[in-house]
Amino acid sequence: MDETPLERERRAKVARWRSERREPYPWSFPGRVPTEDVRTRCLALSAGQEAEGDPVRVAGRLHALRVHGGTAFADIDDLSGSLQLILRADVLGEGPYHAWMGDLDSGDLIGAEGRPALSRRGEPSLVATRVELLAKAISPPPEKFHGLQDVEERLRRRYLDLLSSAETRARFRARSVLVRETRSFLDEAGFLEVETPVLVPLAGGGTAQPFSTYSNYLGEEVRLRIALELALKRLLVGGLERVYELGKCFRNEDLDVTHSPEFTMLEAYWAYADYLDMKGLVERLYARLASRVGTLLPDVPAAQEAAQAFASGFHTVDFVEELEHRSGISRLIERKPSELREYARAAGSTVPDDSPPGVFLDKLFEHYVEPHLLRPTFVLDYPAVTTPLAKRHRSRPGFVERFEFYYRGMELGNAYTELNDPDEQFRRFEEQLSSRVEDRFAYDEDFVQALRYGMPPATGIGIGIDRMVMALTGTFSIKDVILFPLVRARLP
RNA sequence: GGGCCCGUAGCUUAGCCCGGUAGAGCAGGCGGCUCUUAACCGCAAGAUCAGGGGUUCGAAUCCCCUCGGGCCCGCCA
Repeated sequence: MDETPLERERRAKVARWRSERREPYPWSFPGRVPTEDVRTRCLALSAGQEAEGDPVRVAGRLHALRVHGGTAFADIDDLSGSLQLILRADVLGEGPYHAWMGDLDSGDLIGAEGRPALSRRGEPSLVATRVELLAKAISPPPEKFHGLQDVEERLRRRYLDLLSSAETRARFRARSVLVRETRSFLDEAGFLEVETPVLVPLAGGGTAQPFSTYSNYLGEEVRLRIALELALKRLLVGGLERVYELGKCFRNEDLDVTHSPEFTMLEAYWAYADYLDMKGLVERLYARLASRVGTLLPDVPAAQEAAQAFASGFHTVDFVEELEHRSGISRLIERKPSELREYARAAGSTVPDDSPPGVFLDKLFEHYVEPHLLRPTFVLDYPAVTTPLAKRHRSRPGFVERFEFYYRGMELGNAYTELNDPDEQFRRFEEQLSSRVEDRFAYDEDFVQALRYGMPPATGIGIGIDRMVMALTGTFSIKDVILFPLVRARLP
């Protein structure tokens, strides 16, 4: 690996330390507290005052060093935030102080021991009585003020993005907390978290293109799952009643601002309940997540906006009513497929002429309605032609019991009262198999067999976790909520 | 699949239209400075201008190709 002159300079410092029998990469730094603790203790102090009592130990990455002759101000970052260390020649000793000024570089991981103090200018600080190098940084960090601007570098080398951006750290921390809250919420609601296979002989539950690989043991091709649905419904047949899985699914499709080939899906299935029960569950889940994000990201306006929006509840619209209202097209349900096709063409869609009529309705909805679904909104009761796998509506002929929900024009999830009639399921699989446009549909014969044993009436939902995090953290690209998004390998 | 845009020092960038030996800030080196916080002041150093080819006396700049990336549209879901 090529070294820059800067890196050679830093490596020389490591060599010098070693020659002096000092360790540039020590083993631990016991007794350290988060810098947050120091900031908290500083609240009780007045400017220029130093706290009494035992010294405390903090550790973090050095990101700025301002040297004023015999006093230096060193800013360190840890996960809890940033803290200024005050290093003084008269406290550390002239010799050690000047040695540290020569040895320290931004990016180094250091530890310090000392007393909390407010600087004369009122900055929460730690007056260091002792400094330790915990790991020498050979490569310099990104520029301190602008940070890492290159989008490609941010994605390919996320560690640089994280170490130079407190905002990025806060966003991914928020993601972890939101996922944990989601799990707690479902656990408390009596759902059982399960793990089903990622490697499957047949990638069912949708018509996305799967990734393929090969099992040496089986001597067969296997695929990566595209959805969790069919495995989880089998568990309902098996009597697990309330189950969910939160895990990776894979679709061999394009990556754009709302799609990633590898993404995190939550699916939950709830026996003896229907889609309106699920609607209530979603609303409660999002209210809880909103209250968490409000305190997690106090400095992110879009996150605060999302927190408020979800806290005040969802708005509900009817699929057909809303589409007729927005498009100005009346009596949509009575229209012939050819008419729907013409309307879809007029809206700019280029889907094939022989697509099922539901496809045209979907295109019209995408074009006329989705951009307007800015507030958290449930879209309720879809025409049956748009949705092959939901149960028919109990009181509205030609419709199914289904809702999707949206925020800022982005689809966040999709729920049904699930189809559990095995013969009906078989017919719909057959239809999909015979449809020219869905030639990559995988027929899972054993799933129909499972339904023959009886699946309880149930509701189910799929929620894209990446999009959920985007919505709640006010992020506009899915790549900004995935730590290591898929990128092309760099040729040597 | 179609269109638009970007790639200059470790990082952030100016220069590109209108061709004439690449200019700065941060970081790093040396010197100064005991309350700064994008610290400051002085000195010196650092660049196959993404890669390849072409036009030209001369290319970071104009043209073509390749690589990597971003955005929009379409498709997919």
